[in-house]
Amino acid sequence: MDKSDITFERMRTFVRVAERGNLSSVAGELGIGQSTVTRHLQELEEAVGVPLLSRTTRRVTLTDEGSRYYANSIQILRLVEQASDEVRGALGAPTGTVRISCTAAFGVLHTSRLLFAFQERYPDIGIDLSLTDERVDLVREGVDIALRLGPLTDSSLRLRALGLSRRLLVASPDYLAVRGRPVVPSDLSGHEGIRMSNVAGSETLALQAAGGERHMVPFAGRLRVDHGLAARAALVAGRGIAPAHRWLVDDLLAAGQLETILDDYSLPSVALNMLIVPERAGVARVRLLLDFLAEQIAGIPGIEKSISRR
Amino acid sequence: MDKSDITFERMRTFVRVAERGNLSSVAGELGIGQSTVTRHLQELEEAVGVPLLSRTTRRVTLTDEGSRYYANSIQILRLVEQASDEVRGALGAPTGTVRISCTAAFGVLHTSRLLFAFQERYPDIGIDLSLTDERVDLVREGVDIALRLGPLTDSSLRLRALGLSRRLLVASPDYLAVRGRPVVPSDLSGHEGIRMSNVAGSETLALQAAGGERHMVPFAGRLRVDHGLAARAALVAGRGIAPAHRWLVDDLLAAGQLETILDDYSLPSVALNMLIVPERAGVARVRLLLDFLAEQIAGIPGIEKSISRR
DNA sequence: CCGATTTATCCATTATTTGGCACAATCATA
DNA sequence: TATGATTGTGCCAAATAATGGATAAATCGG
Repeated sequence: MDKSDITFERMRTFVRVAERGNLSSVAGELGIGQSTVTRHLQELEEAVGVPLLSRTTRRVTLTDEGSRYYANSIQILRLVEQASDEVRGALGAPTGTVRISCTAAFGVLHTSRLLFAFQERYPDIGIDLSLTDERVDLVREGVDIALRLGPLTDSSLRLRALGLSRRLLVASPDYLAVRGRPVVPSDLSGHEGIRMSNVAGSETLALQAAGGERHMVPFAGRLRVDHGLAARAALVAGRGIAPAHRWLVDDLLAAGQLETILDDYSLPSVALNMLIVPERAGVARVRLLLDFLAEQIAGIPGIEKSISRR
Repeated sequence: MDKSDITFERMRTFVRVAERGNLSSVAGELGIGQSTVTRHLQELEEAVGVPLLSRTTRRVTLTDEGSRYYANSIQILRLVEQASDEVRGALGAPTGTVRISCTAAFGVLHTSRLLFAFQERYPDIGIDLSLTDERVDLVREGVDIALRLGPLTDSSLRLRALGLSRRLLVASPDYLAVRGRPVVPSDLSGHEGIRMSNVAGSETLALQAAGGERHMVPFAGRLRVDHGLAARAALVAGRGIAPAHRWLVDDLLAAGQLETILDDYSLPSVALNMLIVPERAGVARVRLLLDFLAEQIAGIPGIEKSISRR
């Protein structure tokens, strides 16, 4: 291979340097000489034809071109790994890294904890967790598994139903003390609703009585947030009433910081699903985590078995 | 780098071998020894952990895993190239390969010819032409430029309007001799229409009289094809009447093999657009071809300037 | 303005890669 | 069926490239 040619190895060191902003520490990390790191970068830059890093003795930063090249390099290196994964399938030992995307609030409250437990059991499997409520293109982002609440629009992805997430109307005791406790659905109209801006149709609540009658009640309020944990904080702070997933507030209910209201009525549950890129479903470590999560999540309070056709 | 590590070079030789099905010719092509090719393949297979090629002395074929790995390798190598392109921008000399996707019939009749002329002028620029009427994901397929007719659904792509493609009602003289020549739109109802199965709304023709009145006439027939050239062949064979892009039949009209009918009425024109992946628009060779095509296509009979806001 | 820290350069050493050649396997043809 | 041409593989000495420690140069904070 030519002295100035693009190589995975050079690319890899470039990526590490870009991430750490420091050559010598990368040398240590990769177990190579520090002069080698310098040369790798020089050779890569020569091959690309553009300076990628602006280096001073104190700091190494990406140039504009460098940061674009970095983004592409990341993707390329991931693809290289995934290409091997795909043909290796379940043959290989369960090592490597699983990338998982999860809705933010659920991830903070539950998935992260489960992942720690998973790593306890399988220390050799790396985990790369990305918490966001945005719909991501799994393939493009290199994500193996995604946990999503609600209806799914994605096609071409394998799906595993984890169950239905029970929702409850909750508020803090202080709030209820001040504003009164609703006893019939229509009482809600005078109350302060905390709504989610990224959930469609949050202006109306569909309450179902124990008998079966449906009550559609308007749901208004001055606070609207786009993050479940913000809603949680608002609830604790007594800012209003919210329809909350039970997993979001279960600990607060147990601790008495929140109370459920209108217990005789129920809110529609929301499906909790796991999305898997079909090509990645065969990889040993992915399957392992898949099964682990499915099993563990079923045990979270408020997640009910759905009538699923598996 | 470890002896058994995945390398661009090994990957590249693997790809070439997979494509040619032969080690020694690849050795010649890449200017390396045959034994080197053998070793590269062995090392790659060892690194991946799966046999990729089944080799006999007479033939080298991809295993199942190999062909999947091949597809990924192609993509990776393309991304590596594109990563450099992106940061190099227009700085680099116009070399390399441009990938272009084009609707099938237009590609056969016009684009290919234009591309030959382009290569005449820029011999160092390689061209990779893919003819299909399916909508392709430009980014995923690594396509730089796409030529498409009709309305566009794609977002996030830069667009360059090339003009409006004039359409005409045509049929062969024999057909018209046997079945009669329509003189008013309603005459079409008794005729045999050749329709395109991949064009929506091909069951109705919207004819506009010179005066301005619109005539919606049903358009039926026993033959439906999914390829413009098949329609063209059917027209020549006297199988019926079709609304054809002028560029599809211009030569046949000039040669007298087809005739236009209902000349006092016009069919809605269809927009002809060039789609460009924004990240690729800065690359020297892509811009060169972009401008060349835009200029040349404007000269094709039946392509009229649209009222474009550029 | 100095000192500590970090990157670049140089060069002898080490490791790896290379390709020619002989050999083995395969297929076409007589 | 025998034979020859073609093709992939294994082996080895030679060539090539990669490596890292020591040194020099540069930078920034105080």
